[in-house]
Amino acid sequence: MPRTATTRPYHHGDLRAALLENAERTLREKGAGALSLRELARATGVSHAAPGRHFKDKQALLDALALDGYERLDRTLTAATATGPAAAPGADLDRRMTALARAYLGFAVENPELLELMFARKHEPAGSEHLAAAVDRTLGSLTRLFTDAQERGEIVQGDPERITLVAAASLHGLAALIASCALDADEAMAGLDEHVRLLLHGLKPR
Amino acid sequence: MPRTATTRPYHHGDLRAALLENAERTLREKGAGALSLRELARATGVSHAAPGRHFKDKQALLDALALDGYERLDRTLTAATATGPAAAPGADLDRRMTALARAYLGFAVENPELLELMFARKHEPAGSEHLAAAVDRTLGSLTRLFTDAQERGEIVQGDPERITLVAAASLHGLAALIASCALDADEAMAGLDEHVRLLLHGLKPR
DNA sequence: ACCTGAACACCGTTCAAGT
DNA sequence: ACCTGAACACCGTTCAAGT
Repeated sequence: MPRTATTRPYHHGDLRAALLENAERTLREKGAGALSLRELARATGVSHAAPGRHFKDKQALLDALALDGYERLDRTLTAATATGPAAAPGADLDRRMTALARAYLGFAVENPELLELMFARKHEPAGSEHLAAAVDRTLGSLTRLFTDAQERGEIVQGDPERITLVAAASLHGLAALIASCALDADEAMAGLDEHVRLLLHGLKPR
Repeated sequence: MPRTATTRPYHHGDLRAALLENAERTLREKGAGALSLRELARATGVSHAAPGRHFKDKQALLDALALDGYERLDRTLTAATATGPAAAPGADLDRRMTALARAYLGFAVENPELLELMFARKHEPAGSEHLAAAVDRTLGSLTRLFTDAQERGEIVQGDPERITLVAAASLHGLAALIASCALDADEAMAGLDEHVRLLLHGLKPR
């Protein structure tokens, strides 16, 4: 929660957090293109140079935003597989995969701009180790699901990384299409169960 | 100001084409973030206001760039299914799908920035009808492939749009992961045959 | 018709100076 | 330690004026 402006000489209580919070709102409401440090400083009631104290440059702010996004996504995915019917001992792969897909797509629908930002990282060596680690952690939920399933014989043999990639690419593709408005969000959510079924059972007739 | 000796008062032969060409090079070499109209005008040897005569604003230039990208991608995909072994009368679905996937991923690997631009369109009503049409045309190759296959009984029954979406999302997901450097391009290309196989045959054992 | 040059309102980043 | 205010070098966009 934000701190009340009790004693404030000219500085904020926790300017860094306040900047991130406002940046996230701007990102959500007006998109990444409308996010400027000066406007952000203005909205936070601080001089335009103040953000520079907390973020080396604009990219550092975007990185922090993305990192926060990964943490939220990670929590969402973990919760989806750890609670509800998908976590029941007898839950089959279809059910668990669907729960995971629903959670991921839900995040994509509710945070399209953030998701875009999270995946907009190029191979810039600048302090993006944290981000790379966050990506791996997020993929971890999916990897775990499939290695477990493989051990139970519920899934085809072969490199688990490749199998995970097929599922991840499929879900990420849906998310990307939604984020770029090439695919209607509601439509995608409505057809998600069938999508997962096709993914698991294949496009060829059995 | 240096002036060439040819007949060139102050205007270019075909400034619009020259701007697009230089913009495409900048996009490819330095990324979309480094693309500015003023710098582009400088590189093209023209005043910073000149681009405004040919493109309403920066977005219009980006739209033209994206449209050109769709046209090139469309030609690539059409060629992939219309020529080579994939076009043979006896070619099975696996082979044709692989050819299409290879063509799409190849385009993504060679034009990552352009592809990103092509899919960065939000739902802006401004003259993006051409772009929307281009997207549909591009998806057309995939749709045709699957409706044909469905008629031959090579593919599962059901809404062809949904089946196409599963394949499209999977390929687009791979492309997006490559473009954002979350996935190594060579690795993805090397595993593409297996990827298509898994997609067609399913992740569950038969 | 096509382009220029100046102007305007913005940027991100830096840095001496303030408190 | 944390922030300000001015400064610098950029932007995109517009428009009267030039050719």
